[in-house]
Amino acid sequence: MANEELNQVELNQLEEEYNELIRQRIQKLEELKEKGQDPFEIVKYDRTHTSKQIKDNYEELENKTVKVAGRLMSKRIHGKAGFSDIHDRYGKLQLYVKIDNVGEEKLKFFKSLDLGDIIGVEGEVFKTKTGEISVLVKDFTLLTKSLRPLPEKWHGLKDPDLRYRQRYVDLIVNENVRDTFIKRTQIIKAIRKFLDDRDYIEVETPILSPIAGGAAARPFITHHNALDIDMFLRIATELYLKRLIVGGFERVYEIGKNFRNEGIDVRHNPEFTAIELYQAYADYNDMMELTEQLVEFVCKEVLGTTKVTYQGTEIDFKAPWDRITMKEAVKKYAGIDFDSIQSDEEAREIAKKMKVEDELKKELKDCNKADILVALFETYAEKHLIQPTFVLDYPVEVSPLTKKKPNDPAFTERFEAYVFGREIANAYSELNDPIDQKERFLQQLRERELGDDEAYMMDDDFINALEIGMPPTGGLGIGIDRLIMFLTDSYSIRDVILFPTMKPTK
RNA sequence: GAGCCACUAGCUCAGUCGGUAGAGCACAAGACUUUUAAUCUUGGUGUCCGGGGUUCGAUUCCCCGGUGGCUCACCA
Repeated sequence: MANEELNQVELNQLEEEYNELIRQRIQKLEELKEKGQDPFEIVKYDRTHTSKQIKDNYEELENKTVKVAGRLMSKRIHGKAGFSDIHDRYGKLQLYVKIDNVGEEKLKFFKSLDLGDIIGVEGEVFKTKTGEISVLVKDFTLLTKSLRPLPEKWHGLKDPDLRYRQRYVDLIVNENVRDTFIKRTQIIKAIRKFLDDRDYIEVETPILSPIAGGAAARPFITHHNALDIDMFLRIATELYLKRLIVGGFERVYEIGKNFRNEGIDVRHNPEFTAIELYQAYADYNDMMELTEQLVEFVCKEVLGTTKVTYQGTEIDFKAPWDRITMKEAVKKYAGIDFDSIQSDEEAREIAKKMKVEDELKKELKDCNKADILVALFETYAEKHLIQPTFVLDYPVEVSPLTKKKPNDPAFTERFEAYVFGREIANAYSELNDPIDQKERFLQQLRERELGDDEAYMMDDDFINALEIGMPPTGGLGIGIDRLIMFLTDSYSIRDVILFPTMKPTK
């Protein structure tokens, strides 16, 4: 086949695969290659300053020559001159190109650049007559040819599907998205600082594990070929971290992903980031203080204030937070006093009267006082807990890793922290009695046999660790994504996860 | 997993009571040496999400499917 015919075939393929805008850009790239100016052959560019450095040090840099680099985001061409904006990681920087400085050929090249191209620029720092700090271009280099057009400059990229699937585009054109993810990094950094300053050590425990323990959730199952065993992605870090308390580390934490094979919505992503920490010789009261101080510190460090507005509601994270027991909350918001309820039968009558049957996970007849207390709490109380509030003392049945209250063994030393009606933290005085723990696991196994596929799995080695001996210990878990949602006023968890889980497109 | 809604140019969106479609931005050509959503003139954007049905004719109506959003369920 002749070359001309080959080229025609290639052109036809381009026609099919790409629209006109992309073909034009590919054409421009081809012309550059023919002239020996293939931008993709360039391996580096030594810039001297970022946009921020130039703006922060204008007095010093005025009329000095600098080299900057970034993505071309707008062009305003006026014949023999033109203005243009490039963006680097710190923001926008205006360029001024004049034929007097670059010559006719280079000006023509500049005009042919497309929005989205990445360029390196050498020029002098100056202020325009409107006062904008800019760079007067003396020379520039095309470092990367962008082959696809960017979204519209005024409205940005709005389509949620595209924003999540092509986060790189979202980040280029939506400044608030960049800000959110920079804050995310700062929040996690502040958490580490707070804990490191208090002598906690950060550790890494297995994500891939033969037992998915430490929480009630459906796990992802995978397979290890060489060992020929099924393995689970972790649903929590709890049981490994407590082993390290047994090992004598005394204060440990881990920030990492957990994986739960459950639904996706504005508050749930199958993989999400949590922190868990454990402190020997402490109880859940210590964990409460630690939680409110940690969050207060993070707010001040990242936002400079403890007050945030979330979806139009002001929330103040300043410590101390409100404390209320689950029973008190149900009494306050549902009007039911559980201290006066003697039997499961009586509780079931209440459940019917209060219309919480649909909230129950089992048939009403199989429910006990604890199940109904929790259902009433979730139905009537949760939504009122707008300002940060610790809900204390959960029933033992729903807390299989928690110490019972010494004076009230039907309840446990456990709290969850609520903000805006949502749980953001969960903490216990950790159960360290190996015999009790084994019984609780066995109870969970019975629940599993009754069809609860979220019941806890038996972990014999964890029992072994407790038999070696774990000191009295306080433990705390915080949903990092949710905390970030509050501190960045994000409605959906997908807005604080760079690449949220999406169904693949065919 | 269920219900409701959306899907039209690269992007943001109009529109067609059923007769194959428009605007702005972006793009192309021209004018313009301090603009900043630059401006002015001119021009072309397209599997109207996919498949089937009804119809002389479907982007539009109906059914099935895809992806997403919201609400609910599960859950943190």
